[in-house]
Order: sequence, then C-alpha cells, then structure tokens
Amino acid sequence: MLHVMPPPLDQATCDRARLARDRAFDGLFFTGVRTTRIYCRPVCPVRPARSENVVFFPSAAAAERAGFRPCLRCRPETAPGSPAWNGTRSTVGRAMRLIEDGFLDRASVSDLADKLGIGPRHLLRLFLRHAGATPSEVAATRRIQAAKRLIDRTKQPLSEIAFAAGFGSVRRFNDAFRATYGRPPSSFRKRG
Amino acid sequence: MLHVMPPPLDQATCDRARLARDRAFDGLFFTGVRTTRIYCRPVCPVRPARSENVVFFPSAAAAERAGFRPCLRCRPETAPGSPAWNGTRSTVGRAMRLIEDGFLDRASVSDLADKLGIGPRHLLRLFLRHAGATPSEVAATRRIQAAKRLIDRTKQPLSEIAFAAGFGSVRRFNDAFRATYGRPPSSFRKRG
DNA sequence: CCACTGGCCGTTTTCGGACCCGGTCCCCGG
DNA sequence: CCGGGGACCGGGTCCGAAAACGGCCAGTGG
Repeated sequence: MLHVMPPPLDQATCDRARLARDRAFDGLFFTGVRTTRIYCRPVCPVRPARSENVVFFPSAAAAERAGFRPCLRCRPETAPGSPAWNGTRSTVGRAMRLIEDGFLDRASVSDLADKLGIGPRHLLRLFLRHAGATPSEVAATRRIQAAKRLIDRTKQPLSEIAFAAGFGSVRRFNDAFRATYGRPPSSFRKRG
Repeated sequence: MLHVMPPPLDQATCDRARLARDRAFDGLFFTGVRTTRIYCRPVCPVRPARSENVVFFPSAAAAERAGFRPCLRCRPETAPGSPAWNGTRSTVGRAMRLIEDGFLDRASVSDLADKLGIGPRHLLRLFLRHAGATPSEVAATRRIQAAKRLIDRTKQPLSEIAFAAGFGSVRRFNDAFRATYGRPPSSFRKRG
C-alpha cells in the first residue's frame, strides 16, 4: 500500500528521514508499522521498524483512517502540522510565564517545580532540553531586560529600579549589568 | 556525634557494609547523612554518601529522634527487621496466586498484567528478578503438576485430564509431558 | 477399534533488547 | 544555603525473533 506524498516527499526520502530521526521532517509525514498497526512521527525515539514493514502517510488522520493507532511515545495524533510538543512543552511554557511574572524573584526553583507538580530535577532537565537554559538563567535574563527598559524609559533612581526589576539587592543588580554589558547601570543613564 | 552499636557493629563495620550495600546488614543499622538530614538502610540504591558525612543508628526510631527523615528510595521506616520490599514483591505474590488459580489458562500474560495494574514488560521483569522464571513458565509448571496428580489419583481419560489441568489442547498436553518426563502421559498409567 | 501419539503448519503470544521519562538521592561550587 | 549535574532505579513504550499455540491427521498398539 503506497501513498503519494506532497511535492518532494517520496518513499526513499521518508525512509531516510525516519531512520535518522530528522527533526526537520517532524509533522511532514507519519510512519505506519504494519506488524503492530501503530503509527509514529519521524522523530519517534523507539528503535525504527525495518523498512519493509513501514508505510507512509501525509497526515495523522490518514494513518488513523487506515486502521493504525497512534504511538504512545511520540504522540503523533497531537502533531497535526507543526511539532506541538504539548505534553512537556506546556509545562515549560507555564514555567516560562511564571518566571516572566517574577516568580523566581520571590521563590526558589523548588517552589516553581512544586507549583508545576514535578520535581526540581526534572524541571531542570526540561529547561535544558526545551529552552536551552536553566530556570535561574532565564530569570536572570528577564531581570536584566526589565531593568534595562526601566533605565531607558523612566527616570526612577537606579536603586529603585533594581528592586522593581526583581533583583534582591543593588549589589546583584550592579553585578548583573557588569556581567552582561561590561559597564555599570549608571553608564546607560549618562549617555541617554 | 557517635553512637554505640549493639555488640559487634562498630563504626568501621557499618561503613564497609553500607559501601558494599551488603544485604546481610539490612535492618541491623541505619545510616544518617548529615548534609541532607536523611537516613537510609544499608542496601539503599543511591550513590553512597562519603564517609565523613555519615553517622550510624541502631534503629530507625533513633534516626528519627535525631532529626533525620527517612529516604524515599529505600524506605527505612518500613523495615524493622526484614527487607519488606513489599512494593514490588507483593505484586509478584499476587500474580503467583492468580496463576496458581489457573488465571493464565484462560487469559494472556497481558491480561494478567492489566489485572495487576502494570505493563506486561514490567511484569516479565519482576518475575525474572524475583521468581527466576517467566509467568508462562510458572503456569506451565503448575499445569504439568496438576495433570500428574490427576493421572495418579483418578481414572479419567487422558484427553479429559488435559483440559481439566488447564491445557488448551491435547497436543500441548502431550508435548509438555515429553518435555518434562521424556515419555508420554499414558506411560504413567500403565505402571500405576 | 479407538484412545493415544506426534509431525506439520499458519497464527498468536511471549521474550528480551533498546530507549526514554521522571523521581530520589548525593556532591560540588558559587 | 541553593542550584546544577551525575548516578541509579522503577516503570513505560516500542520492535523483531523465537517460542508456544491449537487444529489437522496419519500412525499405532493394547
């Protein structure tokens, strides 16, 4: 049972992409395994099925209609066109929003993990994998950016801005600016 | 903070036992880690704490009183004298009883796993680790023994005994006897 | 002659390897 | 003290290969 693919997605291309778990093809096609009647995304982490047992579909719906059920590892049914890693991604997304709202300025990473219903170790792993940075790094970046905006757009004293941006002390506020811009906060006021 | 141990359990012995995760010492003493205020059994699977950070207690209660909380991996508070790996071990026990009642004569290993609330793969792992045999092997042994008893103690025709003992076909009944005793079922009748 | 045996064969189940997820410790460095 | 990161483990999800299954049926021997 062969299926015609959208423009340049022939059988051989799909097979190469799936064996390489190529993320670039995620969402562009789906792989059905005849022996198990299960279909997967190209990035599925399980050992790839042998080529003679697979068949390709242009969409998850097509695979469902052909009698395949979605794989429980890669969750192909929740990936219509784009990745949409909703499971774990929404956890990172929720964490991001909380950090953006200043959560980590008043609470610890462990508290954040508690609020999300997972362990701190796992929260760290999720951030490294999906955001490329640790939670505290994200929080630090946010504080710097918030402070920079206040310096540029308001006339508040720097010591007030430090606390308004979420820093716990003026000392850390100054340190952070030196680390990021190489010069103290006041230098941005002078040349404004 | 040093503690006096029962007769021959000096500090050095405890330290050696804990580093070796020696099962023989399980229940005889408990290890408290100063840096985390957590106490463990000697067999705890976690990476052992360094010796300068540990202190030993003769009982879990002593550790509690000293302000330590029980480790969540080895569950020291539920291990007065014996292992009490109750979590996983009782699952195997329940499975064994079900098999003994003929569950696997009418249902598959997957059904058994469902009934126990775990995956079939994991059930297999538990059996190999704690029973030294697979679920279907246990079921096969039970069938053979049940059949042998019926042959010895009744006059039922062999074909009836096959089904009464839990075999699904006479064919397999014969195979099982050949594999176990090297000769067909009827040979046990003749020399009765 | 008839219950029992065992070869054959397509189908279904079980096994065991590989991988991943999330939790729980520990140590170290800032 | 807190956050990062290493190590281990329980448990879950796949896959391919191998074993078990069960129906069919030709022998066979008491």
